Amino acid sequence: MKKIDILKKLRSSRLRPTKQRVEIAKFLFERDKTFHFTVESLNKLLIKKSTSRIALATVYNTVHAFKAAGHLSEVEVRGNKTYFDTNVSNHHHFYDSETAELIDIDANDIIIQKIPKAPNGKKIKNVEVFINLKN
Amino acid sequence: MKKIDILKKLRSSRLRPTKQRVEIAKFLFERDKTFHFTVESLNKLLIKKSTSRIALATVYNTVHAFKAAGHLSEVEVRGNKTYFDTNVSNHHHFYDSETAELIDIDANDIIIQKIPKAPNGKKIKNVEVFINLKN
DNA sequence: TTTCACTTTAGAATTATTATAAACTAGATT
DNA sequence: AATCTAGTTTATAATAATTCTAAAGTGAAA
Ligand SMILES: [Mn+2]
Ligand SMILES: [Mn+2]
Ligand SMILES: [Zn+2]
Ligand SMILES: [Zn+2]
Repeated sequence: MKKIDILKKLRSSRLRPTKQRVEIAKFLFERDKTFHFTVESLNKLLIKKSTSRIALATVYNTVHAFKAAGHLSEVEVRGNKTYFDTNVSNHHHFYDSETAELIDIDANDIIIQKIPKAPNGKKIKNVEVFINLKN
Repeated sequence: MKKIDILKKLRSSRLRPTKQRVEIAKFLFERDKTFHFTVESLNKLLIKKSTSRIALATVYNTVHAFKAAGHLSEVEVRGNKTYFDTNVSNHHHFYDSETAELIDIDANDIIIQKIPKAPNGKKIKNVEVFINLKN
């Protein structure tokens, strides 16, 4: 991914490509593999990586803006912190509680044979499978 | 369920049956259906139900003690609060985000046909399926 | 009964997140 | 290019959930 794509991505979401957003977007999206993170962990990595300091509030703002624009998804993980995911497609996760690490599972790698029907007038929006690992 | 069962349950878990624990245990476990709750929601219900006031810290302490003893499980739900569950068997959930309500799905009502193998030297501890509902 | 480890409690502390409001800036308008 | 302004960043305060602290209370063993 190149800078022009980042700018397109921001502009197409009606997000002004500010210095901070471009830096965070490059950090998040210019990579090949899925990246799972909390705002805290992202903030630490940004401090290490970059010279200019981005306010923590800006990291929160930006991550939420990217999520609202559909560039990030949220993953439920045990614990008090909110996890985000650069993989916004429908997929599942392994979770290694030893390392607190999430690992993607492609949607096609899990096939559910039997599933109960949704209750009274409700429909199924999506199905998330979360596989806890042990040693 | 009767009071004697509650006392047994507490004693067998090496938890002294204090007034507060017995009251909370009766409230949680003397019911037919699964009960899903947060500490905040439980606390509110306890205040309504009972005359004696139990300190919020005690509700936290007690819920954690019950969880450690295996009498409660924790459920991951989107949001910042921790959800607990009186159903400690292996099972799954529907989640209705409109009402913020969890609905149990029996483990036998979901059959997974294909599942990826666990990564490098890890094993699968358990599989949680979370089905989000919409209208 | 006496004793004491366990428990409860009010309040302080901590952690994650959101709100506030003043200073700044991308990009449109002149 | 200079001006303008809505959107953005930032430091800081506020809020919300949870945990910690340490003093007072209590179940139950002896
Ligand atoms: Mn969580
Ligand atoms: Mn949660
Ligand atoms: Zn993922
Ligand atoms: Zn349940």
